[in-house]
Order: sequence, then structure tokens, then C-alpha cells
Amino acid sequence: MHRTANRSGYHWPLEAVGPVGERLLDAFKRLFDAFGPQHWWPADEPFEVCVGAILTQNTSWNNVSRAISGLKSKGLLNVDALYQVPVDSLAAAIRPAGYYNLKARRLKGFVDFLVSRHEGSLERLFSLGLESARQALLEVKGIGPETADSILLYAGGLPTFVVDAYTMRALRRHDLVDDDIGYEDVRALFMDYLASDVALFNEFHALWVALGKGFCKRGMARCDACPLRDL
DNA sequence: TGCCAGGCCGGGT
DNA sequence: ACCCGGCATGGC
Repeated sequence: MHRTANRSGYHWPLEAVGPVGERLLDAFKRLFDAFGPQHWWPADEPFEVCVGAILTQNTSWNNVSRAISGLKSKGLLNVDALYQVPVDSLAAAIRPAGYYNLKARRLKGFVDFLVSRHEGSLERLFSLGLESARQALLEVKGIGPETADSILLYAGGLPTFVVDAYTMRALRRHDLVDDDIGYEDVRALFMDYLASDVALFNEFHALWVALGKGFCKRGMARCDACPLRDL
């Protein structure tokens, strides 16, 4: 695989499989031209990514950001502290993130899983490899496919594609997929038709979110300013 | 003011 | 195999 440092400024592998891959790549180029590099995930270290991935379930990042700051200020943003802290204290600490009772249990469940099955080490988990680590994460109550893939890609540096509500909505609205397609099939679309590259998957997913925030919102029809217009 | 936000689970068809 | 209600705060 050649990593281009081409005149257009992209530094991702731009090969694609067939017309489907070319279309996805066209979307990527347009989004990058429109929004530029997104610098995801917004976190200082891998464990913070995991916590953020759970806290941001159906919740705006602004609220999550407050909760993360709260955890940091209380010294709770590490495996040992989260393992020890009572669930009610944790719930109070993440209050701004919403669903705080639910998410406190999910965070505890994730940390329990890390400690009991993987020696409290994310590196041990990720060393299982992409699909094995993914299966393991999906066993944890409160970690579904999107949360698992966010953790694997943005904390683990493993080449999986994250599909969220923004991605799904944009793909459907621009007729890149059928309306009734599911999570796993969309994930496979990106992974099968594009080069398996962490930097590309990182930027591409973040760009779908940028598009969703800017143009492809719920209740908004196809708009003239959308970078994917007439894709 | 009501709707929306970077999901997932459990119970019911 | 879907479908739906529940979970909760903060921004616009």
C-alpha cells in the first residue's frame, strides 16, 4: 500500500475497490475539502477515549465534556479509581452527561471487565487483535457496536469503522445505502471497499459527524450547500 | 417551547 | 428478527 503525500495534500491511502469504493472515496475527499482535518478523538489518552465513548451514547459531546472534566478534577479518570468508587458517587460525578445512573453502571461494568479479564490493561485487551477484542467488548453490558468500534479505533488504534447516527443518516439521504441496511453491513461496506487504514477510518468517521452537525441534520432535507450534493 | 444529541438494553410481538 | 419505551442533561 502506498501512502500518498500527493499534491492534493491527502496523506491517506486512496485506493478503492470498484465503483463502490470510488464513490466512498469521492465522499471522503469532498468532506475533507469542506471541513478539513478533525483531529479526533478529543481525548488525552486511550482510557479517556473509552470513558467518553460510553458517556456520549445518545448525548451531545458538550455534555460529555463537562462530565469528563468533572471526573478529571475528582481524580476518577483512571482504571483504579473507577474500580474503587461507589456507583452512586460516580453517577453524581457524571451528572451533566445525562442517563447518569445508567452510565455509571456501564462504566463500572467496563472497568470490572478490564480488571477481571484483562489485568486492568487496555493494551492487553487490544493485543487480542481487532475481531477478538471486538467480540470481547460486545459482551460487556452497555457496550454496543458503535461504542466498541469507537474504543477499538480511537483508543486501540485498530482499523475498524465506526458507524453512528450521523453516518447512517447521511449515507441513506445521499442514496449510498438502502434504507433498511444495518450497522454491521455499513461497517463492512467501508472496511471491504477501502484500504484498511486507521488514519483514514479515523478521519472519515469524524468527517461524517462534521457533516451531520453542519448540514445533514434530522428534519432537514437535502440542501444546496451540502458538500455531498449530487454525489 | 419542544426537539435534539457521536446508543443500548430488555420486554414484547 | 424487528419494534418500542426508558434512560436525563444542556443547548438552541
